[in-house]
Order: sequence, then C-alpha cells, then structure tokens
Amino acid sequence: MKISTRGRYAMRMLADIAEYGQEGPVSLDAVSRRQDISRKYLEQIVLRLTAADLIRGSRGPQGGYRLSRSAETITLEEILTAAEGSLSPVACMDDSPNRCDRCSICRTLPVWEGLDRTVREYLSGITLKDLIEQGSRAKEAENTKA
Amino acid sequence: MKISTRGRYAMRMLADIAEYGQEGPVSLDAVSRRQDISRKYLEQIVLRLTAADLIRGSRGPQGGYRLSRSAETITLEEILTAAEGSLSPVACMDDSPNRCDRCSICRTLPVWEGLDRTVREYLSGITLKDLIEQGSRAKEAENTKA
DNA sequence: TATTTTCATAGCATAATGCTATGGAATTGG
DNA sequence: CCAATTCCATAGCATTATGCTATGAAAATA
Repeated sequence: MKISTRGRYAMRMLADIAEYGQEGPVSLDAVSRRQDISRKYLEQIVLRLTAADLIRGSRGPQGGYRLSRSAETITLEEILTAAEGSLSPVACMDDSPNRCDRCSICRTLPVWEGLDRTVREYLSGITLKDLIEQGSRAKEAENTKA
Repeated sequence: MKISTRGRYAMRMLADIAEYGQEGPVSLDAVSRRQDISRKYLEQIVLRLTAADLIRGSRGPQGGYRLSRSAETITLEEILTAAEGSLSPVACMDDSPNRCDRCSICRTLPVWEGLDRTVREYLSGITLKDLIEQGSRAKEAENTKA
C-alpha cells in the first residue's frame, strides 16, 4: 500500500513547476536543484506526466515545463495515476472487464472497489493549488470531518 | 498502491476460518484446499496473524486455527495491517516520531496523513463477518454515500 | 510411538523500484 | 550556422520486495 518515489517526486515536481512557473517554463535542472532529486530520474518521471498532458515541455535554452492547465484544476488523483500508472489496490481491477477467474465469486472484490473509490475521492479533492498553499486543504478536510 | 497477495490471502484465510470454524479448529490444509492457495505460503502468512493475536493455533491431529475474537469484532484494517506490516502510504510515517529530514517542511505529508486516515476509516468499517455475508457492507457503504 | 498438525527459519526465482548512462532532437543566442 | 541548452527516449543495472518452496523442528493426539 505504498506510494512509490515516482508518485511522490511527481507531486513535488509539479508543485515546484506550479510555484515557480509563473513567468516562464521551469527547467528540470531547476526542479532538481530545488527539490534535491536526481535530474535523470526526473526526466523519467516527467515522461509520464507529459504523456498524461499535465505539463508541456519546450526545448532549447530558456526551455522547460509549464502546466497544461491551471493549478487549481489539477488534482492529486490525476498526478498519482499518471506517475504510478494505476492507483487501484488490486491488479485485477486494472483491466476491464476483470479477467480474474474468481472475480464473479470473489467476496473481497467489492471491498477493493470501495477502497479504490474512497482513495480516488480523497485525492480528487486536493488540487495542486492546495498543495502549494501549505496543505491547507488537508487540514480543512480534517476539520470538516470532526 | 497495491495490496499484496499476503494481505489478500490473509483476508481469504480468515474468512475461511470464520466460516468453517464453528465446530472446531480449521487446519491450514483445509484452507489451502478450499481457497486454492499454497499451504506453505499460508504457513508464512499465518505467523503474522497469530503474532497479532487475530487467530490462535492448536497443534496435533484435529488441530488448526480458530479466531481469537468473534468475526464481527475483527476489522479488515486489523487483518491487513497484520499481514502487510503497515498500511501507511509513505514509509516515513511508519516510525514515530517521523525521522525524515524534510518532514517539518514537507507539504505533502499532510496529504499522506489524510489519506492514511481515510483508508483506515474505510477498512475499519468492514468486519470479517461482513466479508462472509456476501460483502453486503461494501454495498451499504456505496448506498450511504449516494 | 507414529501421525498430524502448527511453528520457525532459510533460501531462491521473478519482478518492481530507483536510479544512471547514452545519445538523439529541437530551440535559442551569438 | 554553430554551439550551448534544454527536452525526449531507450537501455541498463543494482537493490529490494514479492511470492513462494524446503527443511526441520516441537507439540499434541490416538
């Protein structure tokens, strides 16, 4: 049940681009320096994020990445799904229709489907903007709950 | 973000023991046959479940395992935590206090803490009994939500 | 005392993670 | 037009985790 570094670095990278990308594109070198993450590894991760069209790159000097959309419309659910490939708690859910032999008689599948919904709902409620504004949304959620 | 086979098998094993353990202890051999899971692998997993005192074993002929408590008081959160070792979405949360260098300035930590709470809350709401009663609780949750 | 069970540790193949390396392709400034 | 800078893409590789199997106790029963 762990989020890998791919997902976590993706979040930090996007937060960095959102924060420092107001004037122009943000280079991976800058992200790498500020976030203290290997640039080569960031290059790997960024492929997934551009493939998901969360950011767009421009080459050459002064090049770099900028968000495809505004920070308040990009959710953590999107970022993590793009970076990790899948967020579902069991692999059999990744292909639809479910190809598991036991899937029709499986008593645990409804549990995983519910868990998947729960996780996605939580992560969809937090945007990149929330993230760069000191995680205020997370604390809000905590208060709303109580 | 995957639940490993350890966690999933643990759930199926406990459900099996809950279901067939009314009269007496359930042997791993029986579980293995019914659930079609390697007995040797079950032996591995069962160690964690007995360590967490979810079930108790008795040796010798007619031996096997029985639940330490009634099925309606054992939650999936307990089972999965015991089997997987930890449910938290990031490793740094596993040791308290958090030993991560960046933890004081980390803007993503509140997100993970919230996610952890969300997941635990969901899984704590489902018991072993719910599981053997055709996952009715999971569907309930779905309805309550709508 | 032989059989059946749990209990405990060690080993091991496969896959995933977390990178690094290499090199190409576009863009810009001089 | 050329050199530097950036993104883009693939390959490789060490370390760890997963998903088992093997071996051999120790306890209980009959």
